[in-house]
Order: sequence, then structure tokens, then C-alpha cells
Amino acid sequence: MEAQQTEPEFLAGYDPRAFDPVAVTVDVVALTLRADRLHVLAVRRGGPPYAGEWALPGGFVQAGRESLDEAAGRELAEETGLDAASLGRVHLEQLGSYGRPDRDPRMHVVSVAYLAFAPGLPDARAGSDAAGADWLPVDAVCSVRQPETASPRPFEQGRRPGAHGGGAGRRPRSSPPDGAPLAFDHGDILADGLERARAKIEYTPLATAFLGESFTISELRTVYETVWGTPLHAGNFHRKVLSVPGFVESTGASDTRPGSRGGPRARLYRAGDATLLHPALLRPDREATVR
Amino acid sequence: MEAQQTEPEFLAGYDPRAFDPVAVTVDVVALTLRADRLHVLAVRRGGPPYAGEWALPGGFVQAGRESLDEAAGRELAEETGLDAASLGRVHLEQLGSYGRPDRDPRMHVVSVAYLAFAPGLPDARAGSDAAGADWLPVDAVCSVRQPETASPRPFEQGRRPGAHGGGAGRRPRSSPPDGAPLAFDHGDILADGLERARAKIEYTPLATAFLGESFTISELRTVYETVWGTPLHAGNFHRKVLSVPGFVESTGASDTRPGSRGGPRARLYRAGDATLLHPALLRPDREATVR
DNA sequence: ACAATAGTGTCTATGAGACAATATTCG
DNA sequence: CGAATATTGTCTCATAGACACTATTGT
Repeated sequence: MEAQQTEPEFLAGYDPRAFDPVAVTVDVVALTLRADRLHVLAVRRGGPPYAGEWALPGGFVQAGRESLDEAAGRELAEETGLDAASLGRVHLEQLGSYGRPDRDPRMHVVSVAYLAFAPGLPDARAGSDAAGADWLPVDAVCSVRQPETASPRPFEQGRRPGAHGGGAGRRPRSSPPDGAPLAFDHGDILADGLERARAKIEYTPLATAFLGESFTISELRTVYETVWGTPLHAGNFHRKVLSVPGFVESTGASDTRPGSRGGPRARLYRAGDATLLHPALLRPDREATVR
Repeated sequence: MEAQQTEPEFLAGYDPRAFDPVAVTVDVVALTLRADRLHVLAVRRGGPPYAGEWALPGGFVQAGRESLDEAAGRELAEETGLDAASLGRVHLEQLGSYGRPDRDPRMHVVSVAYLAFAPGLPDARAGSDAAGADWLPVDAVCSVRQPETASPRPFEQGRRPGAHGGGAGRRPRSSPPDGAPLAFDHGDILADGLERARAKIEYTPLATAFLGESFTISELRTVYETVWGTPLHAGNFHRKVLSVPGFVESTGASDTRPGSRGGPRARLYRAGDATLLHPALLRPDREATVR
């Protein structure tokens, strides 16, 4: 590589296998609301490592054939059985990459994690190399660290498990007292995804991605209450949502009496054209998190 | 992989080269302030591809030997010549991953980009496989897409004489009309890093990472004005900074007359212990950006 | 009738931003 | 002295949040 040569010459002689391999996967934290609880898509691994355990859906990036975004969309479609049209209603964004050398016992695997917000979807189905797929309540698989205890991390990815992790670690190791842990470091990825989700609905209209084409303000409020884990004041929330330009726009229609216990018929709205909320919705009790 | 076997058996027989290779690199968007202008660390490539062109510092992740964070820190240290102690004052966070199959002509390369905020540093030095390294003014290498595409602003930092503003596309392909482009898709990565930086100093105290151990409120204001490209009201900014708990704390001392043109000696402050600013500092003219 | 919910009105505390005012130091 | 800057004061407006109130529907 030292001798001077033209770029075509160089490329012709380039050997893509001349270095130690690092594998690249995508993993998806797909969130949805079912029965007013936040659920995450998980697969039961069909083979080693971590055979039989729950993990985030994901897989290897097909070298030279797809971008990371495409790979994430593909993995999500495989596990949810959605066609391209339904996938269009799903919000998908990159979450972050995880690359500790020991996070996969097979070899050094760098995982690019994605975060998805999905409206109510049919039951999951197992993908090619999974023994099963299902939507799991997030608080069953991950200690729902309320925002207050979770101090905002200045990005800390390099810790190795096992060494001393037991007691005082800043990030409680993925599997808390309740529920089964996720394979690999997927518990950490899920925790990061949840925190990202909590933050993102503050300043973007993405909470609407958890709902159908049209929705009531109360349904939207339920999204916030579920994701944030905090009850919100119905009246103030209502006024606030309508006051943010571009957040929602009215369809003419009204609710057709779902399973409510009385009350007037709520008006229906659809997502507006804003991509950012201004002013943003504020999570309650942020002062406690400040320092 | 279908036959049932124990995990040790599986691992013993696992061949890390059994798949098409995808390479993993880290690239660093390292920002600093020099003479009240925002600069980015760049290297001149010593060999193909893009030999002789400017690029972000970066390199391949050493398989099995380092995490992504460690690789980013290593690359940054190699190019800046900083020791571990000085590096400790640099803020380094993951920015995002870029993996279009055609972004590197050699093969499919996934790059994990990092964003660094550095205080004034000595001149850069060329790393192992670079022909040179230097701090480049960001507006010379990247069309400074102001956050707003509209709204005339009294203070324009990014215009170079003779250059004309951006065209139409949402993301002008890495090389804009003015300035030398960066190799690969590094222009896109830089643009994303700048936007992240602008957003991050809103709600974190990281603007202090551009300054030394102690600083005046005016110096801090200059950081905001330079990164945001907007003049700020000195009086309101002053009061705001002091009112946010944990943002800055007073050292007893006062400024020792740098190169000012008169005025009282400003008091000196150091970074406080907050990790998030509450309430956040708001960028002016956000309404124009909302939709 | 009663309970539950949708939606609106009102009041208060807080913070952002526009100025203005004062003090300090350099040329 | 005059210009530039640091710091503080004051006023106004927008908004978040507490709370109350009315209207509408199911049981």
C-alpha cells in the first residue's frame, strides 16, 4: 500500500479478506402498544449462541447488497410479516452501534441497532433462523428504569460484563429481578432504545406512529403516559397538543364508541405535517434528572 | 447450523470467514474553535482511494481487540498527538453509522462515526497512513447549511465571498459548490455532526468542552454564537447561564485582560456538575424550522 | 341518577427576550 | 474622555401546570 499506484490499479489488487474479520449485524428495538402496555418485538433464538433465549430481532448485513437502513427494514419485515405498505407506517431510525469485542462469543460482531415505533400489528411470526417471535411487555424483559433513576448517560459503551459488575455499576446489568434477560447485550440496547423513545416523543410528533391513521387526543395521551410511565393531566395535555402547530389536524369525524365507560364522543385527529414540535412537550419531573 | 449441538461444540466449529466480509471503520468528526471559527480535524489521504483528498480521520477497527469507543479515541489520539490526559478533556460520543454498500469503492465498509468537542489543541499531525492532518474551517469544507433554509439572519458566519448558497436537494451530495469536498461520504457525516453539535449544546453543558479549564461567560457565549451561527444577546445570555443549575460554577478569579478592547474584567467560571441543562438554552428562530 | 370522559376557562408561577442602566477598563 | 464590554435591573409576553367547570354519553 506504500508504492504509488493509480486508483484502478489499487482497487484491482485489493483483497477484501486481508484483515481480521469483523461481522456487522443490525438489531431492531421495535416498540408497540398492546393493551396500554409497551411491548418489544423479540425472537427466541433457534441456535447457538444463546439458543432458546430471547433476543432482539436482527441479523447479518448482506455485504455489498444493502444499506444499514435497508437491512433493518428487512429484518423487521421478516419478523413481523408486514408488507412494504404496512411497513411504511412504521417509524424506523438508527439508534446506535455496539461493538465491544466480547459481546458475541463467536467473534467480534458490531451491531447497528435500530429503533422502530409501530402501530398495533398482527402477531409476530418467526423469521428464518428463529424458533419463535413475539411481542413481550418491556417491563417483563427489562427493569423499567423510570427516567428519574436513569441518569442520562454521556455514552458509555465500553464496560465489560462479569469483571466487577455485581454491585454498584452505573448501568444495572440487563436482567433485573423480574423477567428473562435478553441475549448478548440486547438488554442494554433495549434500555437505550427506551430512553431514546422517551426523549424523542418530547420534541417530535412520533408518538402518533404508535397509533392508527386517525386517533383521539386521549389515545395520544395514553401513548405518552405509557412510554413515559407517568400519568398526565388530561385537560392540559389536550390543550397543549392542539396548540402545537402541525402536531395533529382534525379529521371531521368523531369516535365511534370503542369500549369506553361513558363520556362524549371524542373528535378524531390525524398526524399533522410537523417534523418537530415547538414548543416541545415536557416530561414531568425533569428537575430531578438534571444533575 | 441446523443440527442440534452444544454451544461449545458450535463455537469450536465456527468459521469467522464463512460470510461475505464487511469492514468496519470509525471516523471522527472532531470540532474545535480557533480564532472564533469552527474547525474540523481532517487528514489528507496518503493512498487510494481518494488519494490526496481530505477526509475525516479514521481507520479500521482492530478486530477482537478494541471497542468502538476505544477505536475512536485511538484514531483521535493518533491524529492529534494528544496523550491520554489531554484526551480526557475531550468529549467523544457516537454520532451514527453509515453503511451504504457503495460508499467505499474497495468493498462494503460500515463506518461508525464519532463526534468530538475539543478545546484549543496544538496543530494536528499526520497519522500512520495519512499524508497530512490539519484543522480546517468547517465552512471551507462543507456548505454551512444553516439550520433554517429561510429567514434572513443578520449574522452569517458561513459564507465565503464568491460562493453561492446551497441548491435544492435536501442533502446536497457531499461536495457543495464552495470549498473542497471530503472523500467518501464524509461531507454527509460532517453535516450530521454539525447538526448534532448544534442540538447538543442546547440541552447539555458540552459547550464548555470547547473551552479551557476556566472561562468567562463571554467566551462561552462565543461558543454558542459560533456553533449556532447566530448572535446572542449578551445580557440575557449571561443571566440565563448563571440561572441554570449546575451549568457553570464560579472560580474566585477574574479575567487577566486578554486582548480585549476595554471593559471590566470578566469573572471566571468552570464547568459545573450538571449533565443536562434544565431549562435548556433555546436556539433563536426555531419557529421557522418547525415544519 | 351517577360515573366517567371530552373539552374549555381561569389563574399563577416561571422563564425568555427586549431594552435600559450602571460600572469598569482600554485606547 | 469615549468606546467597548461585564453585569444587573425591569418590563412584557408566552407557556406550563393546577384547578375548576360544563357538556355528553354509558350503565
